[in-house]
Amino acid sequence: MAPVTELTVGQVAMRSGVAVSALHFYEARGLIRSHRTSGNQRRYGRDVLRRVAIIKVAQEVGISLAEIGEALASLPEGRTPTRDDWNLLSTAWRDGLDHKIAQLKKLRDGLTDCIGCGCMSIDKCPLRNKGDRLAREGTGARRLVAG
Amino acid sequence: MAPVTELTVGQVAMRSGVAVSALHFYEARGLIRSHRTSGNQRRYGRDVLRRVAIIKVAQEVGISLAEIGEALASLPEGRTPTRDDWNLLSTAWRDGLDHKIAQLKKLRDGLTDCIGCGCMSIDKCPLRNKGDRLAREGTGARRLVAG
DNA sequence: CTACAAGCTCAACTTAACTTGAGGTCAAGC
DNA sequence: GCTTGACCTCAAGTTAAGTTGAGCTTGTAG
Repeated sequence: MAPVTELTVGQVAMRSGVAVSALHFYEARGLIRSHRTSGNQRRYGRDVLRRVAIIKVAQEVGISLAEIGEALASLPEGRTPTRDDWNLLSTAWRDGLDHKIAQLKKLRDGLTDCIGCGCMSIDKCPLRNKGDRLAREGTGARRLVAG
Repeated sequence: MAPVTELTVGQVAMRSGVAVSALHFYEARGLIRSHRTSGNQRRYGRDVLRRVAIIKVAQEVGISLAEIGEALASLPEGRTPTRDDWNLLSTAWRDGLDHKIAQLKKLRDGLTDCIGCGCMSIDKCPLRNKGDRLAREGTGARRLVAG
């Protein structure tokens, strides 16, 4: 085990905490890359751990894989993201997070008001008519809070 | 049109702002009820408007239909939810919202820290090891932030 | 009384993010 | 040298929350 540089899927899975199937999935989605051994098995560079970590953090923050993919696409391929790369991403995502927090607060405050009013008149309820609802466009399933 | 008490699906859809198909769906899920005319068409009592309004608010707050269903199940069937009923629900949901906001803040603050650190050591990153991640249990698809 | 809008049911499709399973290969221990 | 565990691919299943469409019935306005 001289070259510690290369990792198998199983190793990445163990170290990153995501399932092997998820890693396959991320790769199919273009979020991570690998090269193959002569026996067609995946081998990952160490940068994959950083990338997977970023993916997980972003997901917890409510960012979709599609968005994460776009962001990661802007990073240099096959290289461990640098401090600057990460700064760019995290700053952008932090802004999104701030926005989400603000929206949730608005909703919470609306609920607080409603607790007193009993919402006897639905048409006047601030929650029902705030005109600034969470993004819910498009067809099909929609994310719940993230958006 | 003497008895204004009964509403058709179309009317409920128009007044509530949700699609007819969604109303069918909610009914199949047990979130709302209707009785049928001799011609097998749905007729709704006025309480359905209140219920649908509650459903929509709850959804915007990030509560799943399943959870909403449980909450609504605790309300008296076929009656317009009273002020007290609403208070119970909105208070509980507001607490949930507070919790979510707190979690998001934690994440945001974690990100803020990372912006400085560049997350050069993933194992020490506060985001990667906070041991208090958003709920992500079970198999299959998972909600992103709501939980 | 006959269109035509509105309803009804039921099945299939949608998106996101994976998981599960089937069927086959590769590598390392005994 | 063969068995066992890790891999591989590809297809299909899962959940949430509905939407879309087909095929058929109702109800209402002219």
